[in-house]
Amino acid sequence: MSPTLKDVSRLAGVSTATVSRFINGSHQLSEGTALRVQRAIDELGFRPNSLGRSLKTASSKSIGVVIPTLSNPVFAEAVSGITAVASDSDYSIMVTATEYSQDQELKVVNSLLDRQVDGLILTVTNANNSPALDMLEAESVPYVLIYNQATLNNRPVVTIDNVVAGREVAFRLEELGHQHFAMLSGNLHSSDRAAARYQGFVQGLAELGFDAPLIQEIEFSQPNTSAAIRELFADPLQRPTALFCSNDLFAIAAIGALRELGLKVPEDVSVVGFDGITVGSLVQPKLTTVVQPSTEMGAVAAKELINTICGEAPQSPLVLPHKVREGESTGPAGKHEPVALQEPNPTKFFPKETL
Amino acid sequence: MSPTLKDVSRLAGVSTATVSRFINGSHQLSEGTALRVQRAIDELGFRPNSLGRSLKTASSKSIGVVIPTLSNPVFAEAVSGITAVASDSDYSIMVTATEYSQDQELKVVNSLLDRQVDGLILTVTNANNSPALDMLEAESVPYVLIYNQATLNNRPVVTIDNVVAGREVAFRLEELGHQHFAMLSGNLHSSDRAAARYQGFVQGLAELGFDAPLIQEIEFSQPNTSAAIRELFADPLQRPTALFCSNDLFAIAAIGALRELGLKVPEDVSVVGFDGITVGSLVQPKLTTVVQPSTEMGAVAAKELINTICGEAPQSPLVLPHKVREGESTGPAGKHEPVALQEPNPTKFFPKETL
DNA sequence: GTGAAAGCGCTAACAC
DNA sequence: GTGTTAGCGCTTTCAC
Repeated sequence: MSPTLKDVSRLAGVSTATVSRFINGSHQLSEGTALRVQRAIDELGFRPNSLGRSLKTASSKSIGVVIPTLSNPVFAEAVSGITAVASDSDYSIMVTATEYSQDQELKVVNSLLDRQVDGLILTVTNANNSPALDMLEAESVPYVLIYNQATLNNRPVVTIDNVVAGREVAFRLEELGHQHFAMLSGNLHSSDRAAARYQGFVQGLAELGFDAPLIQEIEFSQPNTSAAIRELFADPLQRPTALFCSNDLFAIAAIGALRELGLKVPEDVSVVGFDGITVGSLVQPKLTTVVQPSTEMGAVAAKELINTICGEAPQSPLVLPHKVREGESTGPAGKHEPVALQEPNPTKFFPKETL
Repeated sequence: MSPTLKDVSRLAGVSTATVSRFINGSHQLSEGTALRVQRAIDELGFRPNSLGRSLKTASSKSIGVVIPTLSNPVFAEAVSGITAVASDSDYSIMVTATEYSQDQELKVVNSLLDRQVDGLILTVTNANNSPALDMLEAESVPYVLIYNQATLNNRPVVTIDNVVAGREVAFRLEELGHQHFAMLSGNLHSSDRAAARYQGFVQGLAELGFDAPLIQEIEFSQPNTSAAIRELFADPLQRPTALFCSNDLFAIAAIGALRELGLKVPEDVSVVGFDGITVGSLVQPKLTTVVQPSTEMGAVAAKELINTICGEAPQSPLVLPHKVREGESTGPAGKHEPVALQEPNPTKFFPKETL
């Protein structure tokens, strides 16, 4: 077995307390003692076992991270931000993905709690109605939400204002000359963010005198973007010229699906995404999108959480600023008329195998 | 404080040993006892503290994951695969990113070891020359590499054959009619995978009777893709028609950079990526790429590692099959002549601020 | 089938 | 400045 603190103390000819003090730098040691301890540590290749320490101090110096998925870079980015801050303060991170399942949320939070994490950073399905969060409150475990649109319960959260952002998208699209709007969104029940973005979009359009947009919801876990796009653009009499997608991944997929339908972006349809993931500015056409400060969000949340763990009062809720990044997926301003599809036969868009 | 096993035992009127047995299902308990224990647990809302258990059993049931970055979806995918398998076996995951720095590797491995992970899954800069891996060997900590091209030392690894894949790319491009090749790669010293892909590419081209391709290396941490592309396509007399990129992210960025130069993909230049990340098939043009089975790689590595932890002999090295996915970034076969740039004045491509 | 007791590796009073 | 000691929450012999 690997050497223990006791082994070191024996070799150095001091007590275990002294070795512990040396490791933690908690007390001043005489020069000679320090030297002998250091030598013993080096000789044995001693590595303090943090389990013992954690058991004693009742602090694992680790934080749990719960996100919907690692497959969406937006969450990976936040994790990067968390990691950066956490490791500066000597915290480790345990990451788990729920794949947008609420059952999973409860399960992984339980597992994390069993492992004695000192706190949690999470994005849940719905911050206003979450058994997992209720449990955390009940056990008074410190936590901070990110991305979530937490309107009730005064939950600690670091996020942007999704409603305002959605509204801005509406205004921007109208400004560009659009009059026919649609939304492609992840399942509204699976994401309070998506729901808030939709709400803001509807609200903005209403303020501008427009009806609620067409909307198609797709499953986060296995999104059938093509089918949803075909639905949205099926009716030749009510064909949108502006499409707002609830995240960038959907937007990128949507652009591809539109092209398959013979619709050009941005000439025939303007597409706006949400999140501001890096690839969005790499693809052609460059995606117009609402940029969330994901890394910062993660970093701020981590700071908040660590402060809370250390007994300081949390500052949340914290609303960070978002930005609209203009890409090429929304063209220049101008009059936008619904265009005819190249192949006007609707059956074309509903091949048998997808009906 | 949260209730302990002792609290439960007191309330149930049994010994701590009995409660422990109940929790672990290690012994048969009389029906009455079991019931009383269960009731006590429920009443107190008892949650076993895994720290105590780990200390006693010398097994933390957690595994450390070390990857270059979470910003490249290819690694995020592998983590998903790891997570899936690990959580099935009740293991937790501690993820850390090194951002392609070897110093970081040693640091995070140390930190993970302090935290008593039972084993590690990692992608290191260079599997053949890695202080971090040497340390793991020295302390006989179980580990499995993923993605790495481990040729020496018989390291346990689950990966694909990057050399063969690179060679295949050469053959495929030649088949499509290309005669002028270039490679855009992450720093070869920062990635044994990239180095192996380049090696295979060179080898394949050699077999076909071609010289080694032009190559530009870019930094993983802050890649200046545009500058690299400008370099590669600067010489009008030796302009490549086929570009192999060491990963998909670079390939996607390269396509954008080429377009900025006035070069069309695939009409003027065929681009091949590597990794098979999901967005690659979403972007326009669809990326032709070498698909790695990332999720599977992670899953297999996790299985391997857990087996090793449990004392079984590891099966590695394991070479998984890769696939070439044909996209639109390589056009149809045909004769490919180096094309003139739309703006033939070379100074155009070297604006002052980047010189 | 159940209990008593030792101890995993560490820290933190408390003594001196 | 250093040692002694109790104990964090759990598992596991060894008894009975």
